[in-house]
Amino acid sequence: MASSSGLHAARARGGNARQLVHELLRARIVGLELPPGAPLSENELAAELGVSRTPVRESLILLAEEGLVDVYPQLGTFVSRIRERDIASAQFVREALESAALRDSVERTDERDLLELRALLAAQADAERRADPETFFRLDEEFHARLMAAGGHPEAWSFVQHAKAHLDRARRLSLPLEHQLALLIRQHTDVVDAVERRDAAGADAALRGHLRQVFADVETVRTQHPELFADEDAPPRPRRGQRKRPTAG
Amino acid sequence: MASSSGLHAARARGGNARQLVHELLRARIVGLELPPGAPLSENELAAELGVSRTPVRESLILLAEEGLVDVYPQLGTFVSRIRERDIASAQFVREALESAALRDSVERTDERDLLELRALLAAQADAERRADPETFFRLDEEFHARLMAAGGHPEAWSFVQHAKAHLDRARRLSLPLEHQLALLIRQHTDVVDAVERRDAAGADAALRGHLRQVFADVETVRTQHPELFADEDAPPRPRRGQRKRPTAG
DNA sequence: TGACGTCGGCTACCATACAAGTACGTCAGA
DNA sequence: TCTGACGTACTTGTATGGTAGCCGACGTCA
Repeated sequence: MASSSGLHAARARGGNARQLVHELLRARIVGLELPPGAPLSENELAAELGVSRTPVRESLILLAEEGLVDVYPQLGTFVSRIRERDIASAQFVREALESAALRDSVERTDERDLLELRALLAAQADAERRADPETFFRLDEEFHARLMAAGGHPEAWSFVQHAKAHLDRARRLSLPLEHQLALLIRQHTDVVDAVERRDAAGADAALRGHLRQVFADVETVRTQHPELFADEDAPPRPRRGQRKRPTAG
Repeated sequence: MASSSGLHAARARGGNARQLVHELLRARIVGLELPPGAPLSENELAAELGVSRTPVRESLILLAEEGLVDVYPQLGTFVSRIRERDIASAQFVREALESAALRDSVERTDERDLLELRALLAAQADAERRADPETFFRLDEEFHARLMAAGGHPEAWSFVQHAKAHLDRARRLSLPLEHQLALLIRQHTDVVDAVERRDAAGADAALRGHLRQVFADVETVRTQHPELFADEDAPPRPRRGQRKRPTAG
């Protein structure tokens, strides 16, 4: 009910039901609140969110396009398991785009951009002191987006975001590791420092090192949580998970 | 009726109505059969294609996500005009991804990849001799996709394709220029030659030159067909075009 | 005991009905 | 002639009904 009224309120304020449901489900999936393999029923979601099946269905179609859910007609919709290829592809796309944008950042960045980036770094350090990975996650996203904007390519961020969703799902589990946040902030700082020095090669090296660090974290998570990943290449049968039937009998 | 029964037949063979409508509309938009600014009525399309509003609507949502149509609630859906920013963003994304993939191609490409690429070049030359820009367009797409696959990044092609749609809409008008096809083929050949020589810098330069040539063509089209482009940044009112009312009265 | 056929319940897909809102033609009035 | 209000016809957004198909459990038969 809380979700329902909350959505209703948001709907009165802002956008349409589809966008809200889409953002909500996306956040739940990327935040692993809806883990890979979880079944998503149009009916259940519609009932839970207090809307009809239509906006839910349209949201699921968009999520399917992003690769975050798999739709099996007449069978069900499931949060997609993390696939080796998706991860590799996402990493490639992200590195290519952010690196290319950074090249332009080194030339174009002005004082104002640097101030904003520094402010984000300070906020990240604050989140690290408070041991607040959720806030850090948000600030991390904002940092990378801001960096691309500084290079004059704010629109391209949506492509990175698209790819990043797959990485983030896995990465989120590795973030709480206490040493991680400080390390990532250090790497962020290195990038900004190099940009400020107008050191293109240094900035590129720092960024790629950072992104590959993230990539490595994913591999760590993989060994710790193999159930989130797809074992084989193409599991034709999603092996419908146990529906809600809590050992009743 | 032809469209309707054709879709019905395809539907019996293959995918669902949504995918078919999506692909059809996308092809019409990128091929300028549906020019920028054209109104798209869910009802009209549904009637024409012999399906209900639902799959049409879902297709339009996907096209809106790609930036190919603009949806104004309670007002109408229109083929998006070509925007300066979309073009620039698309060019940036494409260049970054294809260039990064090419870097890997130079290291990974084997004899088989080269043979396929050479075969595509030959087919392109054939299309040029027959003055068949449509076929060339398809082969061009296949060439670039194959090039990325040779670098080990076939999945990333979908990102390029996403961005490319905006460029293609404008570019299509420039292709029939008689000298163009030969020039593009020459540039393609230069890229493959450099890859075969394992000349990373040369390949990168050739590819970027090629992609920027394409970008320049867009500017040429812009001066010749300004009506396809969005004059201002954000036209809040789409100025609904005259509905079908052929001077009747 | 094990294999096979049937049936119930679930799914997504599609079609249709209703609601909310905008643009534009028409018409009354100054 | 010009201006402004109103009604109609259109739009997308949302809700709901109906259909085909798949899964899994149950009952039947060998």
